[in-house]
Amino acid sequence: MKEAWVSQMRKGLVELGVLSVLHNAETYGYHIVQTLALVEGLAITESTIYPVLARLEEDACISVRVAPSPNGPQRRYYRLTQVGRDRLSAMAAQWATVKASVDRLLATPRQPEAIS
Amino acid sequence: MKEAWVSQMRKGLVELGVLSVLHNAETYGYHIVQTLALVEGLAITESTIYPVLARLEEDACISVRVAPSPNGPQRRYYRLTQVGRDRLSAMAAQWATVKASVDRLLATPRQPEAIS
DNA sequence: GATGCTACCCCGCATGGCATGGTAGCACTA
DNA sequence: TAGTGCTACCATGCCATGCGGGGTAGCATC
Repeated sequence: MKEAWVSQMRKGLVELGVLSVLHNAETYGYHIVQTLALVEGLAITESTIYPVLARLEEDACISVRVAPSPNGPQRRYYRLTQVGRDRLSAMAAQWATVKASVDRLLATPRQPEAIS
Repeated sequence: MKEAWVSQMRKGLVELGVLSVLHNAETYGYHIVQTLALVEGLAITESTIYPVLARLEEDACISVRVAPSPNGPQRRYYRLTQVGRDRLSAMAAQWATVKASVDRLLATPRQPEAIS
């Protein structure tokens, strides 16, 4: 398996990714997995997506619509609510802040050694 | 308290931040807290830093040197080992990948609605 | 001797990613 | 018509991590 910190680094970003995907289009869990599988560093499994969607629905960030699938069980299509759009905005802002900070830290040149 | 997802988004990035600070200069836990307190979105408490340092030391990413403080108990100065530098490089690379992916996702324009 | 900063640490909780395993619908084919 | 395989959903349980709360001890100042 991959190193554990890879997963840890992703925490929170998965939710941001899912909200972002749902912002772009209404879709369902299984399809989100396939979509994010193509996004390097954000690939997730079904074990991850369904709890995320359940949480987001519980928080009223997304609403659901059930529709039949031509290839299998019914699909649960999700779309962002206003709460979800607000959450996405907030997370995107936080993301921008953290991103800038981390990048600044990584770019900081080595300091001269302190004495003792 | 702040929303929980703010902490979640930080998971893993704290370790990257600490490694980055230690890459810049040898220093001790309490000082890292003060340093990161000035970095927007990466502020952590002592409850966070000491477990992180203990983990990094256990993983041989950092080595420790004890030295007296003029203002209080002994300080434990940490510096990166080669393992730590490798870890920092790996995490920085992963960070760059994830960052690019998230930014690309956030920039993706809204797709036309699928039918049914 | 009380307050306050410095500097370290432990315990316990909540959160969230993820492995594992399960169910069920549909299509194809041997 | 049984088997295989993809689709699509879900529950359970583990583990790592951030962090609140609390503790100890050194030193300085008033």
